[in-house]
Amino acid sequence: MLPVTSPSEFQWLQRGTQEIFPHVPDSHDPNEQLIARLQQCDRPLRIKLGIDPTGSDLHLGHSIPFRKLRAFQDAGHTAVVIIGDFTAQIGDPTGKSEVRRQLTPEQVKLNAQTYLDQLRPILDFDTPGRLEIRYNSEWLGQLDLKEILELLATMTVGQMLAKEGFAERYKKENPIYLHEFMYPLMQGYDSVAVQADVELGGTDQKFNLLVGRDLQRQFGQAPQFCLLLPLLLGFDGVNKMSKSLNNYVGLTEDALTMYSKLEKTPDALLRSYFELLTNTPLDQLPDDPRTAQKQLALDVVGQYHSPAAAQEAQTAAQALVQGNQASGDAVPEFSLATVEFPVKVFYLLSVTGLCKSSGEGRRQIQGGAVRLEGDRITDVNLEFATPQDLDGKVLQMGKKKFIRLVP
RNA sequence: GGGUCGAUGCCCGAGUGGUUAAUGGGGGCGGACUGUAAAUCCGCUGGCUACGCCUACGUUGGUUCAAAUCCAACUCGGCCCA
Repeated sequence: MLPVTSPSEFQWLQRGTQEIFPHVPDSHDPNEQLIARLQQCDRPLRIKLGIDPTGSDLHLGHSIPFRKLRAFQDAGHTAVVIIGDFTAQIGDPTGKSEVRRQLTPEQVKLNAQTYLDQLRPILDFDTPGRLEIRYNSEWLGQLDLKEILELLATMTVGQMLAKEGFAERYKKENPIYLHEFMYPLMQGYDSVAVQADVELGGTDQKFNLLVGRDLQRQFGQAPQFCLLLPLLLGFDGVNKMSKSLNNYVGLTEDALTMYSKLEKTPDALLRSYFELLTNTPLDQLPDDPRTAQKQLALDVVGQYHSPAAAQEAQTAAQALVQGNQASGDAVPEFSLATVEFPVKVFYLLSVTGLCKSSGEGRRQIQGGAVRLEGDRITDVNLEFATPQDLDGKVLQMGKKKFIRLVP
């Protein structure tokens, strides 16, 4: 037997990890203990992480398992990223209270590519042997009805209904379609197809990852380890980060947007954000929450842009907040060339995109949110006769939105 | 296949013939306060360059001076029976 490495060597594995199973802490059997397996393996392990190309934008919540995947890569293992191009057409029912719409193959393909681009800052794409990208249509598209029935025969309706999402929907008398039952089975079959040693996933994926183990056993393979990662809370501090709740930080957002969102991280979330989104040692976090917020924002923005860009974003954010809009090369410009004069201010708010509609513009003026060159506008029907009256002036909506009017 | 109930604004959810974009909550946006936050308080929350005009309560027709509210068919869904 190989000499036992000190557990501290596996801190990268434990950091931000919610649960690993199977996990028999006292065991030295590498099939029951991931650390034992990692110590004793004589080849790079195959670490599976699947992603459904259902939307085109990833956010920091998605980055959590990928960061863990990167840690495995750095430890010398092989990341197997599975693009669920086939499963995306079904839609993962996990955590959904309703059916997802099905995507066309074209949409799926497009989404897959943008996903990979967004993952570039996180994963090691360059070191040979560290990354494998597979599309699950490769094997799922080949299954015939007989094989599908065999897969279906491994699970009971009771087992499926025990799954959180289904149980809820069933209880609420919401529709559950039969094809949705295929989803966990297909994801599990992915593990068989790529011969995964370990699969990563969010805690909401527990059921699906377990199915992988069952199916691997069914197909005569050693069942994979499953490593569950916590779901990142969004910056509202209550719900998990998600696009639909609009509490997310997108991976492709520009440095300034990203920075301004992150520097507002609720105090209660700071520690977990540091743990999950950075490599900062947790015993070295600043005591002052405001300092910590800034450090966090700087670190994360630096990862997805560059440290220099992060620094710039910090300066810009500071200027913006101090109402120092005059310092603005950062202030976007809007040309009045296409606007017909005389023009009312609420209409202007709408065409510049500062407000969603002219009605909203009107309401925002009444609410005291609109300023021109720093002076609050109070007259809803205020209008300007000629472009010269507005030339070069800065129109402001709320605290954060500015636009400079140019000819 | 039969029976039965349901479909309301971003979401949930009142309203069941008659001023009025339609109670309330959530969310969102804005204002005050502040640490750029949280908590709290206040305002707004269909569209239109607007003292007015449109479009809205699953779809399409109908009854009526008048309908989200009544009727019919249709679409989608829940439950029960087969």
